[in-house]
Amino acid sequence: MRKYSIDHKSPIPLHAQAETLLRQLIQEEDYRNGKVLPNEVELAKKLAISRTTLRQSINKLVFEGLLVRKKRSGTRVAQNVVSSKSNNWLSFSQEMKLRGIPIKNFELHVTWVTPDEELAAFFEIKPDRKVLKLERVRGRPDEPFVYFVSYFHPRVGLTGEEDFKRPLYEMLEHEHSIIATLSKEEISAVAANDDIADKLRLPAGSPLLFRKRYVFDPGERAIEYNLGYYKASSFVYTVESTR
Amino acid sequence: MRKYSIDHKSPIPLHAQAETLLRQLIQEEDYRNGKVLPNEVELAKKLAISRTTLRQSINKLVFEGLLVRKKRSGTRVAQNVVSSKSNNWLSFSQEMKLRGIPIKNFELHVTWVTPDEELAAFFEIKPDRKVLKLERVRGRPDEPFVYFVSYFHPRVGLTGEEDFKRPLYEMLEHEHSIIATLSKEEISAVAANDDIADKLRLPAGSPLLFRKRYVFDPGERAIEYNLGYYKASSFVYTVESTR
DNA sequence: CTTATTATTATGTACATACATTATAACATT
DNA sequence: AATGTTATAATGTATGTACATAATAATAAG
Repeated sequence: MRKYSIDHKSPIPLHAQAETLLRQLIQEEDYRNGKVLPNEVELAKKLAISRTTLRQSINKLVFEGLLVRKKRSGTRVAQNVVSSKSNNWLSFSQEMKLRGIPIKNFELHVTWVTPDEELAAFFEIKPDRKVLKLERVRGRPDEPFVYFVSYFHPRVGLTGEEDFKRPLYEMLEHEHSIIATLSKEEISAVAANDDIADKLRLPAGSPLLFRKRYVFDPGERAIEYNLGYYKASSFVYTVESTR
Repeated sequence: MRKYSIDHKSPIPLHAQAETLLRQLIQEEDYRNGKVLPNEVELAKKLAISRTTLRQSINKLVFEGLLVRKKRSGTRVAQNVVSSKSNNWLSFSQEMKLRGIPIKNFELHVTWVTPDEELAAFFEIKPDRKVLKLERVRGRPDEPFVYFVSYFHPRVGLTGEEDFKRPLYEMLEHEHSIIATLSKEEISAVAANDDIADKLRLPAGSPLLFRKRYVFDPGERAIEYNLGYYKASSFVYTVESTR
């Protein structure tokens, strides 16, 4: 039985099926390490679709920078780790999906806490007003690679009973009509303390990329304050700027 | 006489010609204001290329977000052309000045080196062509906090005799007519190795913010490849992004 | 006059096919 | 052992064709 296959009866276009299939395929250890993909003619035959259709899907991934083609030698996975582009505002879930990496939630805690001074000031609320705190350890199925702590403004209207396994911004948009459009971020490096090292399964003292995000709605009103600790080896933040 | 046309004898692929042609076409007032482009079948006929080939070019522009397709109504220029690029284009010197912190150069080495494969590829030069390497350890008067390694494209025309204590981009602009306008950056965290730890007066293994910059001129030609290792405690990278 | 129905017209999907180009490997030559 | 030549195996380019789908326009029905 073949691992990946395409359903010719499905209403989903073949090239779209091939696309998601490729996204999964390139998660495999071998390909990730530079093994060339099956050549187009062969692969098309195996999937029982035409080469043109297959190329349509490959092209898309090439455009996205996930695959690199080379004449004669073949097509392989581009050699870069998960990155975040500041231009196209993607959430963690979206980004992982784009790369065909399944997300695993290793930990998820929801609590109501009293904000510290800084947070109360950012949210412009009284210090005794409780806010929702969401802690998550997420990553690919085999390893956690980020520890998030989020605080939400009471205005958002979260109860704490929501399903936080779903994409967060999707939920905010649909169920709470909250649209996040502006984010101010600060990025620095820190050493993992015992607690975080444990969560991310790292030796204490390992370097982490630390990202603080202040998220706003279109009226520049504060929505979320987010702290992210990324395992350095599997995360790169990319920025493109012009002047 | 037709305004735009395609040369079937040119060595440039038809779809590439069609692409540049489209890019010109959509500069026209009418299209920019929302007029639909000629439909694919017609346009293909006019340009004397197949619809498939034409679609190849259109697809590229659609992917770049320049064109928007709509069934039945046709294809037109996307209306949201305002790009939301981050504006943090500041050089180290400018940034320090802005904060009123005097700069001290702790180390400064200039050498000519043979580029490694990656660098030669980025600069698009032969691997035996030597490039100028500039290493600097800089910081505030009392403590170093960044270790830079820069490589410059030979095209820039640096001799190695210049005064590298001056603001670099100012010098490039005035003395070499090189204007850096685009920079692509990758930010991650690493642990300090012995060498760098020593330069920055830190214990080995301390977390550092590691910033790779690819700097380009207005023609998107590579100018500089820069590696920066920042002492985590004294450097934060900020980004603002909208969607 | 409003609401279905149908036709039209654009893009969307998919295939089979042919030949060009180019990086590499295999081989032959000096 | 270095250099030149040829084969080959992958992607790259390009065409022609067919039918599907969806939004709109035109028309018919109530």
